[in-house]
Amino acid sequence: MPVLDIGEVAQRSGVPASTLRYYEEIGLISSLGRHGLRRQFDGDVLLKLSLVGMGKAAGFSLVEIAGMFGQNGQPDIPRALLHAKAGELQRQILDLRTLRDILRHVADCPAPTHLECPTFRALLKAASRKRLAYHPSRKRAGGALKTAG
Amino acid sequence: MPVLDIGEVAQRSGVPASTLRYYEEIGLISSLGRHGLRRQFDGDVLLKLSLVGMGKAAGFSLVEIAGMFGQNGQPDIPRALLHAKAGELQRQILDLRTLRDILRHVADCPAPTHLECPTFRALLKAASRKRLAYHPSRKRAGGALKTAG
DNA sequence: GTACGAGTTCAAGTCGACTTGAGGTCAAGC
DNA sequence: GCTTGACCTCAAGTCGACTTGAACTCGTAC
Repeated sequence: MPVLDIGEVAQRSGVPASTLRYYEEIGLISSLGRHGLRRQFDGDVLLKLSLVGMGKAAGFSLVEIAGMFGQNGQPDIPRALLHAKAGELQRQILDLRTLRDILRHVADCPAPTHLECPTFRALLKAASRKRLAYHPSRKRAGGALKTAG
Repeated sequence: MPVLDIGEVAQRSGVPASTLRYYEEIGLISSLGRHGLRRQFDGDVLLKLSLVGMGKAAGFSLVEIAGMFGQNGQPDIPRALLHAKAGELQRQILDLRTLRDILRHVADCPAPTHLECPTFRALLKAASRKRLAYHPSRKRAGGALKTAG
């Protein structure tokens, strides 16, 4: 794997240099060393950044994502934890499907105002009965993702 | 629909009164009026809060969610926007599926360190080629949702 | 050997979504 | 008619994830 200057990493990954520095500061990624002042990264950092991006998209915090890699920066993840995360994701996928279906129904439903549509209310009620309650916010990445180089 | 005191709404929905006040302040929900000082809500607010909860879980900001309801607090959503949101959700679901599969693979893969596993690298590469790049964080709700009363 | 541009540090600022704290008010019950 | 407890307002604080700005330092090209 080639050695990449921070600028190149930024350009190829789309992650701003300031963010790369921030990620290094919190131990999410690490640089090989410096060339003068400039950080040099192993090419693998690009894959790692993809992983980070996906983790963020999945709603994990940077700390959680960092926890998925070992202490030493190698991804060295307890299998059970991974299965647990996958399970979380699965539940989340089901939730999103429910919401998607609700949105689609509402889009096609002719009721004048959606709270008056019995189907809408039923979907909503079913959904809340199944699962949903208040949970204070956590961070997440946006829904629409850009294409990477 | 019965008229509910803020305390009752808080208790039934699991949303703290402080948050309900905040939501009213930003126009996400509205109260019928007051009994003395106390806000009184229409029972429908519970359904609306479910919807808000789902929207948050799906990664929409409170402003976006508010935008799904009309200016006057009635849910009065342009159909096209709804379809667009549903599409966003769909893409997000696919992303989460990819990540879930990656996690599952990693959990079962015998490679000593995951970045060395060719399958892992391939999955990651495919995923990033398909879609993933940097996007600064937006807010989202946690993955594991509590059951509502 | 000097200018340039891309990088550096460090502190502070921002944004969304709330929470917390201090001090005040009101309806209901005794 | 006074106490109590649940609510009120308003300002400020918090947390994660970054970004921004000022002042500085290199390696490279001329």
